[in-house]
Amino acid sequence: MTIRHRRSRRVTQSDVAAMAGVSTAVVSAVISPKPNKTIRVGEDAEKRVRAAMVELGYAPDVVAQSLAGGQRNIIGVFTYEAVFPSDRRNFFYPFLLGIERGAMKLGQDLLLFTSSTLEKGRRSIFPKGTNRMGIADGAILLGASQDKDDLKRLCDTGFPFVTIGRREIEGGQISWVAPDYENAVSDVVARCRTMGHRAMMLIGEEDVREQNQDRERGFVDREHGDLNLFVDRIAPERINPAWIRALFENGVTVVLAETFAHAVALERELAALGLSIPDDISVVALAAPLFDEAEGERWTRISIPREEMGERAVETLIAIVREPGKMPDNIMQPLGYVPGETLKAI
Amino acid sequence: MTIRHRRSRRVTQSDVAAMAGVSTAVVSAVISPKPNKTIRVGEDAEKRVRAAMVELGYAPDVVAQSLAGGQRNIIGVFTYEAVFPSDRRNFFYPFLLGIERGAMKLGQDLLLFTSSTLEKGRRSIFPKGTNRMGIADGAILLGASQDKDDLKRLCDTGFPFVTIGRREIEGGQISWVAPDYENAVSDVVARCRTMGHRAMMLIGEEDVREQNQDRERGFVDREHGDLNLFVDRIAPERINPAWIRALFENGVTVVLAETFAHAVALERELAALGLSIPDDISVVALAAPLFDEAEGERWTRISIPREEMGERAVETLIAIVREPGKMPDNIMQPLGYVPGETLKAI
DNA sequence: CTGAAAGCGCTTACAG
DNA sequence: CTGAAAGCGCTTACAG
Repeated sequence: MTIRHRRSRRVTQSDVAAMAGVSTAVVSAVISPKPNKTIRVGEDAEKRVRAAMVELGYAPDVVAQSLAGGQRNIIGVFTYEAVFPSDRRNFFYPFLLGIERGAMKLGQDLLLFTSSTLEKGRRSIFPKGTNRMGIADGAILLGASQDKDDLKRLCDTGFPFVTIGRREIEGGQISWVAPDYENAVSDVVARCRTMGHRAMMLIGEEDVREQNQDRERGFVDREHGDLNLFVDRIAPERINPAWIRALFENGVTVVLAETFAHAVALERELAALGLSIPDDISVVALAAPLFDEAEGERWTRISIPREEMGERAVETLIAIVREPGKMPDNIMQPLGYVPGETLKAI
Repeated sequence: MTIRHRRSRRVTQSDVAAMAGVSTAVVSAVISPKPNKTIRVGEDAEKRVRAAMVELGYAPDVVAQSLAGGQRNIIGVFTYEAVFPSDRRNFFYPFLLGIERGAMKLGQDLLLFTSSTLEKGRRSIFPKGTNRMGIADGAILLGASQDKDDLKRLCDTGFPFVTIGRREIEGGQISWVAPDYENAVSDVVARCRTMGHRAMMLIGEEDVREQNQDRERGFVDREHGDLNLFVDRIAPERINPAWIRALFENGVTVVLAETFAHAVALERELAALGLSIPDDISVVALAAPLFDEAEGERWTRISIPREEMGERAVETLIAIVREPGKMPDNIMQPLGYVPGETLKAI
């Protein structure tokens, strides 16, 4: 006897079957009708079954349905950070919003893997070696994961999952929905060119991950062959007067900053030299602000439709779950361009 | 063959058992150790089992565990509104934050019932007659539920759940964690008395639910026998000059507003008469602001430790789940008092 | 200390 | 059109 039924025995399929004078297979066929079912039910029998279900207050046991091979209609959501950020202006939050909306539309419940503690700062997919994800039909992975080992291991299990953000691993293919930084940055460069800029510099994170590669690829696109392009991967705090002098000596008139931290550091150092944006130099941010949108309001920048991406991740995952033979699916999400006030024509 | 294992058969208990040279019962005992288990495992066997689990990358199938009567370590969260509010300053959000923290501490995953659409404005626990909650060990119900029928029905199933906010139904007892409005309001009245006030009025929602009863009970506490107390349940938009005149005619010097809408409406109408708070009359809000905290900053008011309540709800639920015979548990959460600027001594 | 077996409530070939 | 039976992967009395 299971714990939850101690009070009153659950009404099961066989109760309904008995009352309707049919077998449980017929009841099953009635509650979950499928296209090419091996079993067909007569009108009359179905009527009796439905009557019995109502009479007995029968509700199918989702757990049993799952075990027997039915779909669970549960999507796992794994975030490397807290799911409910105490800073509610969190960068990842809009993705969750989109995920919930997608789940609603597709009739899925959402399972948040909160059981693996955040003790050492980040969660792991395999806390103490076990993987709780199996409960769900598939999972969406969210957050700036560095953990390629985890990813590879999960990939090897054959468990369906989709990451938000491009992820590449050796010896495996991952499904993802990612911001199309490449085209977005290429587009920014083209705009700058149109505005008269001829020498540009991309500054960004020292740690080069997929998203940084994407931005850089868009930056050095062959269509920009006639431009004078520089790339410097430098920590924001290392931007100083000497660095800025070198910038001007190279004739750079616009800086593309991978992060807001870079843009802000640059502005501060410029100010120390009595210079300002965009009068002395233009700046474009190649990312959405990490926190409050308002914070980045005045910057000319790229915008990421995060809610839409969340929704798309759900759709992508469900497609994979429903068609297991399917190849990994990769979706590049087109990004927006926000004019702002920090890019000026020459 | 279930859909999700088409690629590679799932590693099961029997695989582990075979490799470790024991029966599945032993493996089961190892992965879910319980106090007075009928089956005990030798150190040696346990070591072999653990090694095999790691080797094979075994993870128990929670669905099967559930069916067989084991614990799932999944807490359902049912919200009548969207779980991820697009307005992130949502009143209910901090509860979720606390719930996540509680889940982490107790090693629980969180299942959000997002599958029942929000189409007709609110979710139902029993969408099209079925109840998906059974997947979880128990559930936390969040949001200003009016749906006593749903609640009664859920209660009758014997499924363990805890509501946030006091809920009473006929013919059943519900476990809840609720703000202790009664004591908080009684305390407010006492403070007002100390400050010289002798005539007070409680204004609030016309629809009297549990929380309104609680506030009212604290208001008319027998210890306040010597005071002149009035209660008016009136829609905020019906507060007008005539109503305010009556207020002063009754000698009322402080108004306790159940909602911020009431407080704000009152202030607006007072202003129209050239009167102000707290110079002409004092006001205390008997609730946390529904949205942004900042919005209510200046008001003298009650504060609700929402995160703490979320965490407590998880603890309460787990206690019930672990000890099924347990009586419903009711926790009154002590509230805070924020001085603000709208209450003045006479 | 450990194994063989029943059972949780479904679904799905396989027979009629 | 419908039934009997196997099986999903576990847990838990019941025997040894």
